[in-house]
Amino acid sequence: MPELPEVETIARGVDKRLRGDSIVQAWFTRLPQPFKTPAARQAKGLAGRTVLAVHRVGKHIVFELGSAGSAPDARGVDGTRRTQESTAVDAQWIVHLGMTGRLLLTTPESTAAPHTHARLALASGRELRFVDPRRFGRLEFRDLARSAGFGAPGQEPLTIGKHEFVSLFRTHRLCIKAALLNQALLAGVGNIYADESLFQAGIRPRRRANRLTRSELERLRLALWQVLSEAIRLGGSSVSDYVDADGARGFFQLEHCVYQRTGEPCRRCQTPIRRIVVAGRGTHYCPKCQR
DNA sequence: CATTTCACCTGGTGGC
DNA sequence: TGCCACCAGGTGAAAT
Repeated sequence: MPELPEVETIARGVDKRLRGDSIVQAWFTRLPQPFKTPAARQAKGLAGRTVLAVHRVGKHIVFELGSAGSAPDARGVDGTRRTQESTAVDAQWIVHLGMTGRLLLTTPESTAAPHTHARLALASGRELRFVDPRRFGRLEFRDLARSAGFGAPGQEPLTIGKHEFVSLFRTHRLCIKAALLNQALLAGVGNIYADESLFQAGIRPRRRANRLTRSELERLRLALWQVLSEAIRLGGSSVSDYVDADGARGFFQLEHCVYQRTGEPCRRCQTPIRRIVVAGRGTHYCPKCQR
């Protein structure tokens, strides 16, 4: 289940491998589910465009695209200098992996995995494929001449400041766990890292967001930063033929403290980890460490 | 308007 | 061994 650290890892991998390459042609399945933009429009928009950069916004992977002939910025590898590139960017391809989405980089000859919904033939001779069995993923194409660039509604948990973080939750009565999962508030936090950061901060998932003290919220902000940063660090391992997707490598070996450890002893105090349902999702916490 | 619930999907699991 | 109910969860629409 790709959340912020996984999507960050994948986006970095795609950027490293695809930057400067061009899309010769694109095919899409007829299924309506994975497409926010009609498949035909995506195929037409992608064809002939160059990949200038790829980066993460919330849980989305954003491909910055230029029209044929526009030279990619060959100087920076880190993608931080966006102003130079942005002049050439005239379209975006936005990929959301949902629960089971994967991006695979293969040769055109290799047989397509089941549930392959999109195939992008690249000028380099490779092929980028979008595979998603459960079809919770979403694909969108934006022509920047006609619509605004993609922006997540929520704030980035890795860069949000102390004061902003406090004011985010002050006005919300819902459970803090549900608030963390709300992408309109914070972009990128999913079930795993919500549970893990609440444990790290010593806060029970059912606490009302607007009842948390200033210092508790600051503990939570720092816990989120710690957990997400560490997960990104562990997910940084590279992969040979596919762009890291489902947690089989790196981050999945992250030592979870509570997530899916129901009944197992807390790593800190040995109390059995408890499982409840909050906002319709499995929620794990230590009844002693979290108050 | 804020909050909660549910449908969308398929593969894996555990019970019988 | 096979079958089936059930669970997993990100998101957005529908309900409360």
